[in-house]
Amino acid sequence: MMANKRPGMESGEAGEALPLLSGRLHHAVAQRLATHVVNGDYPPGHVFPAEVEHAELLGVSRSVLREAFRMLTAKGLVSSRPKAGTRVNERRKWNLLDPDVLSWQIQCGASDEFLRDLFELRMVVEPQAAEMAALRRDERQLLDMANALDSMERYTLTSPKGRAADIRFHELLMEATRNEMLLALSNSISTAIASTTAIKHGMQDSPRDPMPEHHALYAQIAEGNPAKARKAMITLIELAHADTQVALRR
Amino acid sequence: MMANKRPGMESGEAGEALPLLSGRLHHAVAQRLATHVVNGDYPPGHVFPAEVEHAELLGVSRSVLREAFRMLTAKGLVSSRPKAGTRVNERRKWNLLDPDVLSWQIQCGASDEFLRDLFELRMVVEPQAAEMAALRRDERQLLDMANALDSMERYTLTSPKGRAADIRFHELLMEATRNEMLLALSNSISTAIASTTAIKHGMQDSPRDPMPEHHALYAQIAEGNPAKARKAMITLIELAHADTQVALRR
DNA sequence: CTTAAAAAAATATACGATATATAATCTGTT
DNA sequence: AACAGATTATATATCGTATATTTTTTTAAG
Repeated sequence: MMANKRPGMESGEAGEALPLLSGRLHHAVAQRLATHVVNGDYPPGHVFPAEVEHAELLGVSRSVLREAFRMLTAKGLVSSRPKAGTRVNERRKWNLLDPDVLSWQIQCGASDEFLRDLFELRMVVEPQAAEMAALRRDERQLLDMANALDSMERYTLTSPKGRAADIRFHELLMEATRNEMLLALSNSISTAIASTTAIKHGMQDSPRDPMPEHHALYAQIAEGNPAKARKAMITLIELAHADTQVALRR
Repeated sequence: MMANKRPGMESGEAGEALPLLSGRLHHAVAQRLATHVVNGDYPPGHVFPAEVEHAELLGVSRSVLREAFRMLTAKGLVSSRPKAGTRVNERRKWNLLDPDVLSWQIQCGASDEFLRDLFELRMVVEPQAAEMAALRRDERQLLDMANALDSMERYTLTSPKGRAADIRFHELLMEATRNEMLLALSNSISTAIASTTAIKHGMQDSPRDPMPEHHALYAQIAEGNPAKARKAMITLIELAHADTQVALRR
């Protein structure tokens, strides 16, 4: 249950804490660094200490640190060149739609602008997607959506099962658009949304039951009328936006 | 100009080729592997050889190979666990909107489905974005867009300058939406589009001049009337789609 | 004094050997 | 047959060292 032994190194002498998961140290380091980056602790332009010093500052080997930085590089958060060092990129270089980047931003306390942008993007993409899904879904997908609807009827969004069904429905809907990229985009977003609602219902279990009004809208989306599905989705997103805002103003 | 010297290793004895860029071997390896993944040479479920063997198969050190796999992992293309090895994920796990993944897919010969999905996504996002940009752009952005328009008037899409102005205009437009995520999404797409048109105009320099009709549409988009901008963008995307299709059928 | 070339320094990048952790598989016992 | 322990294959992690690249500084020429 302890962190990886480092041969020839007395355990935990340098780094402050960093207990985390054992067999995936690089992942933990990457997440830790990424958090500070999206958080603004390391603003764009910030230069990290030289590899050697930085590694012993964090109490990990250089290899691990390098692998962690590879992840951040892959997501556009940092870039590095010899002599110049490794530095934080400007926000315009970040892969803001990467699922990890999205969830890191939410974990670090989503700003108002972030939420506004996110829901605006939803409003651009998802009504149209709902329309396409209504036109293209097949029998099996219709059946699966009906099942998810049933689950949502039985549980509320405050329960894990209810939330799972919610996510499942979304996933089915995007799958029914038969567009891989739309699916990828919407999955990124809904993962982020799921974290948001998880925070919402986890931190404070909301007193009111959010399901009844939602359920009717979901049913309209599943029905098969493109125009109706579009309108229902718009209403649904508006509700979700309002919900999230009051939740974060708690 | 030669590849990194490997101390105590006679140069280039194992790996077939892999000359590539010198100080960024891991990047080259990642790209090489990614190409085979998106290409389908390594289909979802494919298990890579054990780290040690794989490394000497490619003629690189294990560290480099590990860093390369970190990049692919960060982009959702592969995942790895002890004993089970490193394997290719299902497509639904891939970050299809990652700029690199997009460009890799195009490099590996974009399939019909890919192009269809991509232009469908454009059609969902960009008309709406054009509308938002028309409402929100400020004076400086208007000026910059006018400049880009001038450049486009002077050059054609077949010239590098013309293409640069084209990309610049797109970027300005998305910046004017004042939505970071919309910007990120559209930049990913337009990077991919740029590669496509680069292929198109690089492989065969198209005989006809594509600019005149495009230019009028760009002007309408820049004008400031939301509804007009939306309609012009729709027409523009339709033109681009048709263009790309005939180009790839050459 | 300015400019260009050369040297130096700082830093990322790369290699190899070795040790540990993890999870699947095999094996023996109940 | 089912469960517990040993085995094994694999990823993960560390250390020491060597090379490449680029920025900075120095030096020399004009």
